[in-house]
Amino acid sequence: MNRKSAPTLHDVARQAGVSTATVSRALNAPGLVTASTRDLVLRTVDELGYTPHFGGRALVSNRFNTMGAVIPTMDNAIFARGLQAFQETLSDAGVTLLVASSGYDTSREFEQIRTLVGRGTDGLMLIGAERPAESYAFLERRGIPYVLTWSYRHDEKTCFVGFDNRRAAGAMAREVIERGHRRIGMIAGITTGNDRASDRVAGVRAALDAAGLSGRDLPIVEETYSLGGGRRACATLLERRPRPTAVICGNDVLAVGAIIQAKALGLRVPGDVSITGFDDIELAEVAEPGLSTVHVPHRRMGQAAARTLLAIRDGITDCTGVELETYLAMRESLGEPP
Amino acid sequence: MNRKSAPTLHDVARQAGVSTATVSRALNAPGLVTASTRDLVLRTVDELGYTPHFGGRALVSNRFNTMGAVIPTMDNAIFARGLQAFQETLSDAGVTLLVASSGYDTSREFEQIRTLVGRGTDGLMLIGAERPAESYAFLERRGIPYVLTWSYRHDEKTCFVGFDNRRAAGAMAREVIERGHRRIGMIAGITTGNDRASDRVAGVRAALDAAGLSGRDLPIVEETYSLGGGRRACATLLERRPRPTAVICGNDVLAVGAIIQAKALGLRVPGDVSITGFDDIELAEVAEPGLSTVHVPHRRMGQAAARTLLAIRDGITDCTGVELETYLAMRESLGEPP
DNA sequence: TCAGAAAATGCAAACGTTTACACGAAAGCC
DNA sequence: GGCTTTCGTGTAAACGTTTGCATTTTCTGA
Repeated sequence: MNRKSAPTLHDVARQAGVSTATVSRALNAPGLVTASTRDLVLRTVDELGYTPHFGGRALVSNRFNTMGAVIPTMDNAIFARGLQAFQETLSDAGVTLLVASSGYDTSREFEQIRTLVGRGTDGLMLIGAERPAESYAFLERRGIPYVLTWSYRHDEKTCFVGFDNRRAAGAMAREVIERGHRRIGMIAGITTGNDRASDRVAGVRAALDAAGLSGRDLPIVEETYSLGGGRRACATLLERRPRPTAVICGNDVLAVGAIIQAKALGLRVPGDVSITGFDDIELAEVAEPGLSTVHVPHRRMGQAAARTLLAIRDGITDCTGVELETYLAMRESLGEPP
Repeated sequence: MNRKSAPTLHDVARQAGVSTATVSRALNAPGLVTASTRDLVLRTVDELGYTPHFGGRALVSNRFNTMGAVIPTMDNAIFARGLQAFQETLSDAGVTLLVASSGYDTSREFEQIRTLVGRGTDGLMLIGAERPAESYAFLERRGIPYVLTWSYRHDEKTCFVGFDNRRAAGAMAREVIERGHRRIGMIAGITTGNDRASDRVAGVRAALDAAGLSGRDLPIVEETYSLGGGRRACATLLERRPRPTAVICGNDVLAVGAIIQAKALGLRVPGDVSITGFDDIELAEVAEPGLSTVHVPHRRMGQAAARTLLAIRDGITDCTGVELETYLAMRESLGEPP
């Protein structure tokens, strides 16, 4: 299966009996050539199975038509869904997607950013805002446009396309408190290097403080985003005496794990303990009881990120941050305290 | 945020007072230049913040260090998980990943294949085997190595890294029959252009035939892979009189949708109706009752695909197909007929 | 010290595109 | 029918890199 040498613009031109310029124009600016020539060229292109050589094109136009994304992992419905929307929007604009994953490790993320930039991306989508200054410095020096997603902050310099994790988590916490809960626990994702996770913790703490409960004393267990993590964390929290009547989770997967564990311990949800999530993925709908959670518009976020990046590339805008709305998706897992 | 014009090899050469050839060699083959020149060059490179222009490099060396993947959608835990593993393995080898999605449309897939190839991929991962001859012809003509995943067939010419959908689905059907079910229905994915879906149907039919039941008469409803699709299809099947005692689904999402619908109709699972899935994703574990399903090693498949592609690129092997094992993951949703 | 070999460096030609400019033909104008 | 536009096409020069070959420098050993 040795690589055959691909047909070039020259081959097409020779075969069609025109110049390379005409072929190039027939493909890129069809309006500039007569219909008959264009047809001839396009037919020849098809016949030869010609595809433009990316290197040559990139070399002269200094446009790569490529956007990059570095995400913690695709192995998570949330990012996968956002990435899918990102890719679709890009694809509609004729731009292809380079993907790398960091595994929630910011120094690994830096490495991946360098690789992608070296590979010639016209822009980058990154997750969250927390990363070494080194990463930002590199991007600035190279003048690579980037958008930060899954987070939002008011900031003139940085381009956020996301939502306010703090506020969203706070809204859920307020709802929990309003239902009468006073003994509340939290299961968070690993907050190191993850501002989404820590913002959600901060939001819950602030809501507790505002209600006259002590945010500082909120019992928190951090775990990796997995069903098993949720189960373990939930077991730990439910051992406390007096037992919490509500457990706020930083993520739906953790929350569903928590529900499973609570039921395994013979507790009713929400009868004995209420549990809430964050993200609103399919799992939330399927879980029993249905998970009350914070709905995040993942697909819209991916689309908006792509559009923003394309607009910056085309010089249309400098950096319009986009703040997306979240809302509480109430199902059955949140009730009154026993 | 306008793109700063990046320093070139020329800039470095001029600044360091050497030729471009020397700079290139100092970077790519350090052994060929004296230590002192090398140091000088490297210092200058650092000083100027030079990074090689990918286009120029790709143009002359005709190596892109890039692999592509065209998958139906990332918005599906199955493909996302496999893709993640694929990417990780690639990344360890210093290769980056280009991603495009086809939305289960083979002609759109062809378009994406062309784009990715034009963008310079050294190899391609594709899903399943069913696509227009045109797509294969294009890949052959261009001599691009590719592996087909999520499917397996004995074939000298084509490189499969996957599993036998027919056999796997047949095994589940046999198990269902063995439990005593005689009135069986099936919910399949859309089989058009999707050999995984149609192979699974064929596997179930064959198992029925082998058991002396008529595979031809198996009631089948095709639906898109979604909870809603599963619900709709299940509603249709359960309207039949006499009612099926078991519903075999082509996918876990469909199966969980079916469970939801069955319960909504007031039926017990598996008391009144048994339901089985395919894939073994998180959802299967969380559903209530736990879903009996076919376990597919998605991550191992992604890794194997990457390794195979890298080996072919390096000329180590021509095409070693890899057949992966599936097994039945039995939980509670499959029982005896009422 | 010097010839010859070996090592280091430079020169310049690709690689496949796009695009400014030039050129000729057809079309529009009076 | 001569004039200017307009339109379609071709010519050739970039773009930034690698690399075969030529050239220069350094090293080796008698």
